Amino acid sequence: MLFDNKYIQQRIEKAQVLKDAGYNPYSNDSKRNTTIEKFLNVNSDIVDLEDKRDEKRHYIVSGRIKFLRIMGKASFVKIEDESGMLQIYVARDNLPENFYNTIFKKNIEVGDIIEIGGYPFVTGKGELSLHADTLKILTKSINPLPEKFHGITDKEIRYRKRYLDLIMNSEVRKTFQIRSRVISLTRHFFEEKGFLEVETPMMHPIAGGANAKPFVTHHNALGVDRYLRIAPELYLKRLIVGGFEAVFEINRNFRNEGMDATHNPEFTSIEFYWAYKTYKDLIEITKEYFRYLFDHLNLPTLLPYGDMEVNFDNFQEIPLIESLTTIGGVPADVTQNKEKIITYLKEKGLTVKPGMNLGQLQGELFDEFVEEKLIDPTFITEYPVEISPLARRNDENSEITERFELFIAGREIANAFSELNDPIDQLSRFEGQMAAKDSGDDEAHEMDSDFVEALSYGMAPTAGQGIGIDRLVMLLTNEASIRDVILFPAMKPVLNTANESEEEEA
RNA sequence: GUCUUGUUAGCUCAGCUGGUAGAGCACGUCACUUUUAAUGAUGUGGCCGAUGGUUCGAAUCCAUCACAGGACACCA
Repeated sequence: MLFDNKYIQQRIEKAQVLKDAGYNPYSNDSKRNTTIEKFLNVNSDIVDLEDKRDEKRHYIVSGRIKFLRIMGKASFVKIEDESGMLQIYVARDNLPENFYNTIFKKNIEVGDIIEIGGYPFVTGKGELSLHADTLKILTKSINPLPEKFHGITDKEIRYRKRYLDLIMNSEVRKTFQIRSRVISLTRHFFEEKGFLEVETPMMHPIAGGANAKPFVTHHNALGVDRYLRIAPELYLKRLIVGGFEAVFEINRNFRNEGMDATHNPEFTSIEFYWAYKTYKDLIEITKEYFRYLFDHLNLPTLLPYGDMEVNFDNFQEIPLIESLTTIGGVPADVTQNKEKIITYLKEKGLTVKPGMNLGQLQGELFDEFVEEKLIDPTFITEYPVEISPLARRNDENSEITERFELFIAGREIANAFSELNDPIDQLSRFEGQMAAKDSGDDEAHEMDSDFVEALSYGMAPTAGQGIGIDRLVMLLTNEASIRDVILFPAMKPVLNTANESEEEEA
């Protein structure tokens, strides 16, 4: 049973006592007229007054009881609202006859949400507090809160019951406030640049725009399967074909793949597309974007992350092949030769999947020997065409694309390129991906002939970029796990025996 | 998917080479009108994640399963 715990029973009884005494334990008659933060700011002068109080001021605050110290005929209560924590001084003789002894002391406890009216004063220990003359229960909490000192540390409970995590760990609220700020600032940054925010489908007939396994769902009315989108890219580019010249979308993508510290099945990204620009312009706007974020978030450009220190004043730019040698330490003569790469990888004790082409092998070298060493922000440019099915070829060297990925703290943060707008080339790239799929690469890109048809009407030269918002927030908040920047991260359902028998009956 | 560590009271954790369950907080009762994780006294509280096995006897040993953390693999 949900409420058979004896502590819960006890508190349900207290709620009933309150009700019987005429105090609604779930009242919505709130008269709050200030927040705790405002109260503390407005009354910061009290400490300078002679008797350290001003009985002419009167405020009504509300919040959840976090600490309760009853000392006979007077008590100290710490309540918390979204803005902060405030100490309340509650004395028997300042409240209605019997209220303190029979109602407050017996039936109000830690976890309850109460409303208090009173005047500001500073205690002997120097803490600005509220001297209560009214006290009302707003919401009775019938489930006891976790321990007040250690709080809740069990990660499983913190993720499954995020509300408890938020109640107990105020720094968690801060993380998600920063996340909200980042998204808001991102939106403003691109709007100020003249980008139009758009919404494109979350359910796709063909899962395109990335190499990943999709989630499948079914649309009954049309009798067709749909794929939760793995990326919005192909729809945003259709909008460029249609004549929008700068668009962006901040939204969720879904990938049916493994979960770990940097992967959640649903994650948030911004993708933006900018006509008449190239990936070189994207490098510049990306630097500007980071400056904008750091300015508005008041972050130091030397930012700690784990045991690293990232210098956001030190953006580097290096072609992928060059990075293999200068950063990865792979001999230059190896990096351009398929057999030599395979031999090299095997020498290093790595298993090489058969049938990989040169570009894929170069990507492999990068993942193995370079990626984790890129601490300060680094644009890795000129990706092999084989692993860039949607990117424009370089005019001088058709084997590489006009593309970069941005790495920070050993992790990919952004992916960008001058878009491929040659419909014939796009068609043959898709065909190459189909061939890869046939030979066993189940994450090769799907053929999307509708998209090719869109390109055939002509898409202006365009540059486009995607930035992983979750990973960006991880960086800015120094969180090690993506689950700590997603309010409700994906978790396996817990099956208890009761649930199992229900399922059998159904 | 693999390896590894964990799962004991509402929460945070002890529990030795197997002998039948412990603390702190919380909660109940009592005292206390300036406390800061308030304090002092006292009491209640457990199918030791689930299922099987070994054993006279299992929280403890073994196996399987579930969930979680970490690492690796896969993956943008």
